[in-house]
Amino acid sequence: MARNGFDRTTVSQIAKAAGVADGTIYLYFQNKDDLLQKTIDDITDSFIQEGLAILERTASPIDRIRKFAELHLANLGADENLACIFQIELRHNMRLMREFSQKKLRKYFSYLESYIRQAQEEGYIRKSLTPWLTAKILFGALDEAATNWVLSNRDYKLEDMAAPTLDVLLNGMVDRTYAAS
Amino acid sequence: MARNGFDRTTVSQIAKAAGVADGTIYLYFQNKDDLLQKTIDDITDSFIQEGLAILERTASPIDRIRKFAELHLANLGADENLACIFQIELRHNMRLMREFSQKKLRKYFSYLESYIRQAQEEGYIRKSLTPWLTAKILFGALDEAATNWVLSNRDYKLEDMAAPTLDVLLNGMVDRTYAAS
Amino acid sequence: MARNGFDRTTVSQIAKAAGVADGTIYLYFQNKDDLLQKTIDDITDSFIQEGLAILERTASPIDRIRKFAELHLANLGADENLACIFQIELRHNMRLMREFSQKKLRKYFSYLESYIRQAQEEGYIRKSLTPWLTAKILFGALDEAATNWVLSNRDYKLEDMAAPTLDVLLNGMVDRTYAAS
Amino acid sequence: MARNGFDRTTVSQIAKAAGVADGTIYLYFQNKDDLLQKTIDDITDSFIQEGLAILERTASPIDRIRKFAELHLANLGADENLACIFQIELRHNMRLMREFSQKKLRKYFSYLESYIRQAQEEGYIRKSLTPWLTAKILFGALDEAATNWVLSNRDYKLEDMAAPTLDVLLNGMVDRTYAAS
DNA sequence: AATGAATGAGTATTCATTCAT
DNA sequence: GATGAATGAATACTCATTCAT
Repeated sequence: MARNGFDRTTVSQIAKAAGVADGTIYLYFQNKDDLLQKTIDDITDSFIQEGLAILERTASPIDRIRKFAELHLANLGADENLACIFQIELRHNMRLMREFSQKKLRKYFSYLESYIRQAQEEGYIRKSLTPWLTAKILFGALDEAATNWVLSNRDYKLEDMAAPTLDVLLNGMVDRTYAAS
Repeated sequence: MARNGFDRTTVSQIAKAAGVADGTIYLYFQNKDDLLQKTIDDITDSFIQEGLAILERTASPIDRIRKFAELHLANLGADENLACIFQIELRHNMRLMREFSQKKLRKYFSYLESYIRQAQEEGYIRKSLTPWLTAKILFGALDEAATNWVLSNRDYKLEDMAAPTLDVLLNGMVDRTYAAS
Repeated sequence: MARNGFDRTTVSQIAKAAGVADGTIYLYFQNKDDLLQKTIDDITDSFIQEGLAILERTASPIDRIRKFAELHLANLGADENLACIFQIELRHNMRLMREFSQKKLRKYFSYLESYIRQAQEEGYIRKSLTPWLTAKILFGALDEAATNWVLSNRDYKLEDMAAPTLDVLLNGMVDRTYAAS
Repeated sequence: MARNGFDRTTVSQIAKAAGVADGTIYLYFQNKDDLLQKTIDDITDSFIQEGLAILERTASPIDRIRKFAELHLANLGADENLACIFQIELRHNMRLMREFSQKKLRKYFSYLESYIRQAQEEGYIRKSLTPWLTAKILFGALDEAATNWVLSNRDYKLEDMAAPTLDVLLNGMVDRTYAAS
């Protein structure tokens, strides 16, 4: 389905893939859009749940941020169809995207934001940065990495992009050696 | 059109908005998809052209990067419909996105990449960073800012996001005062 | 439908005439052309089947030829809409006509040809005649009679044309009395 | 044009083939149908005119009938596109066909009918035959030959079908040797 | 609960025709 | 007379959704 896009996939195809009749879909979902939304919501929930379990065992705030990035890319990189839905389909349906942004994504997001805040409090991260904005920027960089991967021929592991991305974001682009001199 | 999405906009609506008959559309575009593609291409071309004129007058590589980010956000922020097309519609049509990525976007992108490389050569930016990857990250951060703006109620100026975004990316998130101690 | 021609009849009209919704048509036929083709094929099949049952009970080869002609004209003459489809619509769609000629019509035709051959073997018909060509000529004469009827105001029975047509074809136009003298 | 059928040929294509602009067509023809009708009429007129010149020089009524058949098939066989229009296109448009049948074709036809009548008067052809009906039958046989040729791969000369067709029609199918015994 | 046949609203595209130049 | 850009009516086909079984 992800291959052709949600719009270009018929309810019949989804039903057949699920091994049920067309009408059965409507016993569990209000309509086609609801099917996409609930599916995305479910997956996101399990991502968050599984992610939290791991992140809670990570002590250092900086490591949590690193781990968050790795998990995010690993989850998406594990299933290209899924990645396609999240990176491409989700943002097409603006209504869906808005709702998702305001519910699940916000929750997902708030964890990243809190890690940044904690890292600030513990002195690892500059206090001049707005946690929310910084989280957005980090998220955007990861998002771009994921979208690039989906649009590419996927001959590399998506999660391998986590480390270099965090290097730039944590340490910045500026050359301090030069700047110091 | 941007409000409802390209798919949900009929050719008749577009024709009426353009003040021509339905059939006239097909004198200038092969089909509905071609209409979207050519429109996006044209706009991107003019963005690049206008952008280059300004960037060429900017001496410092770091300033060029700053200016690039500002121009990118200013262009998109100037017309919310346009921003919607670029941030939402474009990436829905995967074929279109791929083509766009491989033609116009690559060109647009290569400028940013070259500015980073120049900044590296002149010592402003760490030589350990891959210009291509760094450009991707910067672009991703800007992209996220733009998408957020489109999905928001747009009660702030998009280009105002350029400065704080560049602060994080250029200087990094890490607190050096603390790190130094 | 036959009145206005197949092309000038919309699928909606056909659906309404059949008492079903437009989309229902496409559950049973691939497209509009397929509808015409399958309809023609079905009718031809039943013509052949019913015809054979009668012809098998006819002993004399000459009588079989007569009966064949009568049945052909009687079938077409029984339903002017049907006749219209066969005489007019069928031969418009060249692809359809070719396919029909090479499948159903060939079968239909081969029976007539075999009757002529049998009649030759039993001495009723001149051995110098090519069965295939003679069948074509007979068929052409019947075809013209049918087409004429369709284009006329149909104030006579089409099958009444069978006898005089066969008189000319079997006995020839030449006046033997005169020729003999 | 004959290849794809008249309906599937656009006025633009016809205009281009004629080396004029689309609109120019409408200076000489009322509409697309009128174009087909006038073209067919013109060609038929020249056929009749040229045919008459030849037939008038043919003394024997039987030979005239033979010549008529030869000319008919030779004319159609000379240009497969033309044959296609006459055998396929013409009878699709029922209105056109009716008009043609009642004007040009009737005239064309009346000549054949008159030759048969003359042949009857001079004793060559059985007086029991209706000239009109006999002409129809002869015409039908020729028509079938032409249609077959159009639908075939045309690897034989159409006019070669004239002689065997006339043999059947003039002398009949019945074996007189046998019948006499 | 499950089915899947039937529905019918919705739309991109074509092309004969017009008419200002 | 000639042009050809612009027109807009007309239609096959799809597919989300329903509901009788």
